[in-house]
Amino acid sequence: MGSVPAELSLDLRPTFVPKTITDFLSTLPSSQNNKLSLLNDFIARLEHEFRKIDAFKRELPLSMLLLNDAISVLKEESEKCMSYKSQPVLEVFIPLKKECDEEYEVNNNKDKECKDKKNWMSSVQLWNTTTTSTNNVYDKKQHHHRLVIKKIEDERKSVAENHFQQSSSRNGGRGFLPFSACTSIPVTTVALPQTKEEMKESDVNRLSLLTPPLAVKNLRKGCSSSVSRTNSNRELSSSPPTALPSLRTGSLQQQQASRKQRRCWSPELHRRFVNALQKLGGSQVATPKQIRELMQVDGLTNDEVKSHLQKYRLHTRRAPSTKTDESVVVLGGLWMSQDQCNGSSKGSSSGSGSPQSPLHLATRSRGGTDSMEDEEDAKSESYSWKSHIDNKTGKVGV
DNA sequence: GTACGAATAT
DNA sequence: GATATTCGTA
Repeated sequence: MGSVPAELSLDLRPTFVPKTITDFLSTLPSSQNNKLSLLNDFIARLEHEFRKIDAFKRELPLSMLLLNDAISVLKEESEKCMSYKSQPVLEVFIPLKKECDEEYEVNNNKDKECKDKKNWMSSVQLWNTTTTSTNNVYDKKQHHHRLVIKKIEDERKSVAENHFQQSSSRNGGRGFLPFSACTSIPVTTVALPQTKEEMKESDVNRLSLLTPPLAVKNLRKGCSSSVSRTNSNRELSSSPPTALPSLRTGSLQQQQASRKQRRCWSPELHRRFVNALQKLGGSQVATPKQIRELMQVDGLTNDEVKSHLQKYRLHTRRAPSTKTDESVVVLGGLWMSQDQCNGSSKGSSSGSGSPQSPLHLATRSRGGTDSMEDEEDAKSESYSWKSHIDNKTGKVGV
């Protein structure tokens, strides 16, 4: 009955907490035995705490660091102490032991072996020192501590490695191909030319989509941005595709390398595209070549335009139909909204560059044939084809 | 040979 | 879903 609960007798016993490790070290008794025991005890406490906050290492990285540091220092001290203690006999062997330790830090598999050696150490201490059984206890404790320390060190190492890997993967991973990848979107969108013609003539016109080095091909999976091939690149891209099937089956890399860099249709580019379409009388009449010429974009190929046109037609065809049959009519093969039929002209792509502004009414009068395609240009990065139409049918009717 | 549109691949 | 490539045709 008189026994005290375990937690009180051990864990909760008053523990001395120095302000600093240095303080702690300075308070150590001169007696090697006592010193060692105190050291080990303190180390144990530190380790205990270390394990506790290990769960929060992300939140408490600094605490981890401090603890880690403290443990290292005390460990060092403890080892010094031990060596000192057994100096007469062990002096010669200490280096060996250290080597052993180091080795094991590198190679965890040998922990057992190391443990054995440590046991051997303890036995040495046993006969070397005149201490009593308490020493024995401490020795065992020491071994245990050492093992724990090793374990913790390993953990810390792995933690550090993890952190490193995480951070590096964060940077290197696809997740972060940030802005730079798509930065080439022309800022000119803001230019706000007065009229379409003006815009056309202006320098804004020349979207120069210069090609990056071939090395960039590796990145092609991502948004290659508006980077495109230059003339030279075009040549490059045109020839490889002719590779024989046997070659093409070669490696995936080869295939990818032979594949064109993905054209990123930036809003600005799309706007130009739509502009050209309007001038040519609509997506149904305009041909890729004409469009490309009108667009005046360096490096833009017919194929790209063709492909984009295909998609454009798909969308413009599909979107209105789903919406309302009445709001769309077919004129000369062109899908148009009734509004447009009525002659309203929305200068959507007036180049205002501000897709959201309903003001396009004012701008341009495209001869009567404003095909629906004039639909707004690129709304934002993802010009939504459908929204264009909605916009048009919905708001132009003023 | 070129341009196109549709289909298909990536 | 977006873009590239291929294929049949005019």
